Amino acid sequence: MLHSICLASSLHNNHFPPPKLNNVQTPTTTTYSVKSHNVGSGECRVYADFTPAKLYNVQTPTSQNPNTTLIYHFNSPFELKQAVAILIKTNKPLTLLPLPRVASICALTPNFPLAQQIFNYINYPEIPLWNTCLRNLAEGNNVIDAILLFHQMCSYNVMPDSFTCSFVLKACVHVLDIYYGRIVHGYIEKLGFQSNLVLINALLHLYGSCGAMADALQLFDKMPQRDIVSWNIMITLLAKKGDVDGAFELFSRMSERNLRSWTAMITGFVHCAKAKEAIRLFIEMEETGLKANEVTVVAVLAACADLGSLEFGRRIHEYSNKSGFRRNVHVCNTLIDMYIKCGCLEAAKSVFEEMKERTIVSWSAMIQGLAIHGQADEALELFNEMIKTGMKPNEVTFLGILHTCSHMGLINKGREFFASMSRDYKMSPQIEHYGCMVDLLSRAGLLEDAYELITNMHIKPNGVIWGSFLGGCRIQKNVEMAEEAMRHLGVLDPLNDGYYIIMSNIYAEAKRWEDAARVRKLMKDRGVKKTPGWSTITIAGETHEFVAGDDNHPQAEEIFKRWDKLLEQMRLKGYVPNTSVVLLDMEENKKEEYLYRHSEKLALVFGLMNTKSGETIRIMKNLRVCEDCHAAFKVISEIAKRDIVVRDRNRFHCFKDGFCSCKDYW
DNA sequence: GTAGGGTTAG
Repeated sequence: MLHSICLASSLHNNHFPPPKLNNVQTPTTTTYSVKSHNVGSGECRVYADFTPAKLYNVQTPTSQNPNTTLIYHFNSPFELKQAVAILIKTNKPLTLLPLPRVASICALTPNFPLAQQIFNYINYPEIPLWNTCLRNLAEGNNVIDAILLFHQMCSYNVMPDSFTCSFVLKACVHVLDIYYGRIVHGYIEKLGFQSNLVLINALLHLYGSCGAMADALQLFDKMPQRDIVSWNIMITLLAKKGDVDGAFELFSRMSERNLRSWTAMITGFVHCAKAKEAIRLFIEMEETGLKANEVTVVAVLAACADLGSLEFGRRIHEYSNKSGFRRNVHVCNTLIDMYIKCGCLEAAKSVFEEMKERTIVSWSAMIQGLAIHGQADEALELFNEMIKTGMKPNEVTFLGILHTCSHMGLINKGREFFASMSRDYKMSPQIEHYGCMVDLLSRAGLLEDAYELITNMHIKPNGVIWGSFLGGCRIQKNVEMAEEAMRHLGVLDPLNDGYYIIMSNIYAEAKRWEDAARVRKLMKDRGVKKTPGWSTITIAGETHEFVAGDDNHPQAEEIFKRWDKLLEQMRLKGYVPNTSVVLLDMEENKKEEYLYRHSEKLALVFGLMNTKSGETIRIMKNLRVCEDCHAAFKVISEIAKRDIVVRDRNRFHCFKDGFCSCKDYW
């Protein structure tokens, strides 16, 4: 696509050397159309308040000094246009313009054809001039123009130098253009720059980023010498591709590492969902005496967020403040995310409040955070506040706001935001936005509407869409609609255990045991294994993991005893076990026992036994919390006078005085 | 006159 644009745009004007100015007809009106058979066209209009005297000061050519110079410093493409127009009007050559200045201004203009045209008046630009222009284009928002300019250079047979190659490669990385990257690679070989590590490293970066990992690896392998940057690039590329083992192997083989090497590897672990390894590596890095910078801090905080490890996150926060990173936007945004994912909404809020400058990421993270903590009103308020500051929402912001609506069952608001996205902000909804809407509608009981939305989507629905719909069917106890969803899921995501479990659950709740068993058999036949549920609780820096029915824990017996005592008190408060969540067909009392050994209950009792009275208990779970545990936790929060914060796969539940922050809608 | 690598919200 890009190549055809480049070629098409460059065809209209590729004469080199460019024509001399005196070939150009100069009209006498105030609008100067620069038009000739070989120059291309453009319009230079002189505005009334710009007089030649104001704009430039041209020394009169004398016999001692035959070359005139323009000493006016224009600062924008607009002013450059004025200068050009005046030069044309006064019949002076455009070569009077200070060339480096023209190059950088040209690079700023979004109207590149005109820039090119001005550029073309300059006879035989020296290579640094091309390069400066390329650099400015590559660094600004005109990356495609940089590549276009390079294309033009090639068509003029201007020989690039190593700087040219470097700038073009940078532009290529920006737009993931491997085509021109390979052309530059050709020049690098032809011009003998193979030992220029800056260039070869840039090529590694480009190939890897464009998904040509084989090329990157081949190039890396045959490099006669590599520097630390080469290794760091390869580590980043491999980890981004998901090959965290390959990345770590390279990291281990490095004879010398700098802070960026460590940061790249820590980030790589986080990217590959290995947060524990990331933190371990960070500690190892600290032991070598290296001091983390902002980027490292961001990586480690992301790991804390994944693990929900508040203690370590707080420690990093302190370190970050001590190191003077308080005002770094990336750090603050990641802190917000970390505190949210560790269940400390208040701490997230205070980081947000203290920020002097906020980006769309800060706002979106905070809105999403309020949503998953069930604070819909505040999330919507924050959205409005954001709009008032003039910040424009993006796709992620809308995802957060739609999440808010779906978590709280705000049907009309959700519909309004969904419509507003495309109507007011000209954003076309992504599959994730549809996912939120399907979730919102189906959970609110509007299965027909959800179904209609799915069938009218402009994108092909994926497993997540039908999965949301299936989830809604379970809440609505609609077996037929669920079966329809399963028909799609059987094709779209046949190996995902969650869907079989939900379907089996739906049958079980309808007491259709044979059907439930049939689904479980189907699951088995297809080799799909149920993800075991686990819950963790961290006490004094140590994380304890529980799985359902766990009797291997050293304190198992005590936990069971304590539970039995607690159960008596719970029954007095009206707790009745909800055995319908057990999808197996077994005797009622067996079901109860099964229910009482859910991992989050074990973790909670363990927490009650091992923390001081009044202390908040924080539990993390890999699946969604079940209805019975939810009811039980409400009662326990009242009996034990404890705040209990549970992070499940989708959101937080904060139990306090017999109530949950989700208001029982989740 | 001009070059390189690691970062945030879903």
